[in-house]
Amino acid sequence: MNKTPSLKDVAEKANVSISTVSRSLNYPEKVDTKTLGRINKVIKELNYRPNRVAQRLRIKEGHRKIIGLLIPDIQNPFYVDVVRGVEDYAYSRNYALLMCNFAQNKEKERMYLDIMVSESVDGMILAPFDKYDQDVINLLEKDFPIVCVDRGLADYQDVDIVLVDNERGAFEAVSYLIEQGYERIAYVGGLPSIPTSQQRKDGYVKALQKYNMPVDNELINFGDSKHDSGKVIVRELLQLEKRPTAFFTGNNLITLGALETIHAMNLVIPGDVAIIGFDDMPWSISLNPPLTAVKQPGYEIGKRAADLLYQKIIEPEKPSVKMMLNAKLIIRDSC
Amino acid sequence: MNKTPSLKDVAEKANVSISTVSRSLNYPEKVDTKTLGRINKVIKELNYRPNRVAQRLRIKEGHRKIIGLLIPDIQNPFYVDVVRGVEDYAYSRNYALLMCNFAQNKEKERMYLDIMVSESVDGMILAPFDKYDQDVINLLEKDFPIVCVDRGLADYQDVDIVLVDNERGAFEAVSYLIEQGYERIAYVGGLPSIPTSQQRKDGYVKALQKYNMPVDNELINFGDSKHDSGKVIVRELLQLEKRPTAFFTGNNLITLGALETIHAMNLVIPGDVAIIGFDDMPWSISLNPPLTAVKQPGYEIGKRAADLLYQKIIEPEKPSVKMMLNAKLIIRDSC
DNA sequence: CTGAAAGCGCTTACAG
DNA sequence: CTGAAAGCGCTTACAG
Repeated sequence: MNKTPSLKDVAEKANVSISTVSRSLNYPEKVDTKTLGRINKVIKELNYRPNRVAQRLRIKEGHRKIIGLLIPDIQNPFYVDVVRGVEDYAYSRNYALLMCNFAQNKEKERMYLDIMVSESVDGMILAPFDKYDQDVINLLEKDFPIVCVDRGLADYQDVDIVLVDNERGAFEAVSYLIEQGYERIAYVGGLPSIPTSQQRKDGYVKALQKYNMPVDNELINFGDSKHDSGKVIVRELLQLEKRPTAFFTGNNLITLGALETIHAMNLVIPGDVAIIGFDDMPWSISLNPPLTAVKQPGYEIGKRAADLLYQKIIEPEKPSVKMMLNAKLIIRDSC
Repeated sequence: MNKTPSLKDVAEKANVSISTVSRSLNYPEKVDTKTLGRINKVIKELNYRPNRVAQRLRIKEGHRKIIGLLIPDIQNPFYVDVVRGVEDYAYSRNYALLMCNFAQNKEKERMYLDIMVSESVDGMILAPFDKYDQDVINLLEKDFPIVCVDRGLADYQDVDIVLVDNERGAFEAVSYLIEQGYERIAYVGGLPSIPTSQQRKDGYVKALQKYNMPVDNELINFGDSKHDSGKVIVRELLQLEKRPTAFFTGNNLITLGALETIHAMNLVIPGDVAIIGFDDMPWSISLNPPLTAVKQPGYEIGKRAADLLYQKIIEPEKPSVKMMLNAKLIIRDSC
């Protein structure tokens, strides 16, 4: 491969020292106009681009203009929205973005966390593996700039965080089901170790309690936050003697798995069984039937989180802030 | 922020030179067992991790164990599958992955291409912006290791590439529609500058020709590969005097947009109008009705591309290979 | 088996 | 306004 030109190449061709070339890039006002012109011409000719690796090694933390993003499941459209929010913000501020998908795998999360640190990012945005995520806490304790999204940490409060009011969103969804007259409502949640799975369950329980309805543990289920577990759990529930008449599904992929099972069993929605999904999808309206869902502001979460991280980077002593965004019930035809 | 320990810190604490510490990491067999033990203990105590930035600056190309991935639209589930294939391969070979979404934006693509190069990746996998993508060709001409996926380059053949047989996939889909008795079949493609949009059109045309059916230019449309353009174009087509009785939609997001319009107009699928989508989605089966679709092997494409890149990196003189994978028609209930 | 030294491509005080 | 020099954290010939 041809070698990319370096500062030295530019300096030689422009007959100045590398210091001056570097200055012309970083502090052009400190360089003589004529010299500057000559240097810029050479830069253009050679198509010189600074080597970011060398820059990063030299520049001190907080000025490297690169941040990391660690997401738990790139197959979940919710996180794709978050990614887009972070991307747009980073792009607007001229930050590079190092993005990794740890696929809700602790090993991978640890590896990527190490990589981010050793790539010397200025900070990172992530959804912790679970609420005890010790690897994230360790970083936080070293004052590494981190913003959490979607999920909080149980015993560590001094962290910037952007959450959705999951409990309230769930409460509204289940209340709506109850008001429609459904009585046996099942909750199908994601991994029990993930805070959002619990919060959505809490909202579910509170809604039942508010309407003085029994809380039946048989109807409260947790899976692994993926498509397949939605399929399997819903099938089991539908084989129960007293089967549920409505489902409240705890994430996008579970919802899709649930729909697959319901359709495979030739049940009609909402005639035979109703469903509300936590989290809306761009194609919810094209599902059979159009899905009633709780919509999380994923893009907004990404933008806000990126902004918080930016603030934290430029002002490390800034007190941490918690932000809670609302989810919104979108009524369509699935109940 | 607390400083992360460096080689020097380990060396001092273990009472050896930094050379020896470095060697203990890279060539442990060249280090005395006792010394090695001492060093490893200190490494553990300090939780030392090599600084990847410094490593990359020093190590020569092809040995840096980091590759780049540039995707055109992270909202399209097809590319998410490709991402997963690349990720899994990279993880298995212990490569880090620098991933960027250029959102089919030429400016962003150029910026990320620059970043990848200046981040000194060993090579990259990308779907070119269009078939004339000069920025990619420039890199290729400098022998930068690149593998193209999904889209080829018109005038530059010496490149590794993993494609899907789009023409054949489209041909089969449209033939199937014709065999079902549909006569006015519309094609709704993505951006006309993208090779796949054209290839899918070619397959569409060939199928019509094979069955001696007229090719009506009014029925051949291109949009911008996004959800909205599917919505808009299908609406226009359905307002035609002689409206189409079937749609062949040229990508995932267009399909979803088309469904949205069809449902909004209260038309029944396949009674009033039929549809086949190019590219299947995990939730196609849960759509209304379950969608007949041409399935591309996205995950497989990602894996193969990563493997080709790996080969190219370890053996730069390797002749380039083109790979063509088949798409598969999955028949459900939308026609 | 081990260490001193050079160097990867930059940035930035410092001196002039 | 400009250049020589130090140094970021590593790796790797080279000498011993």
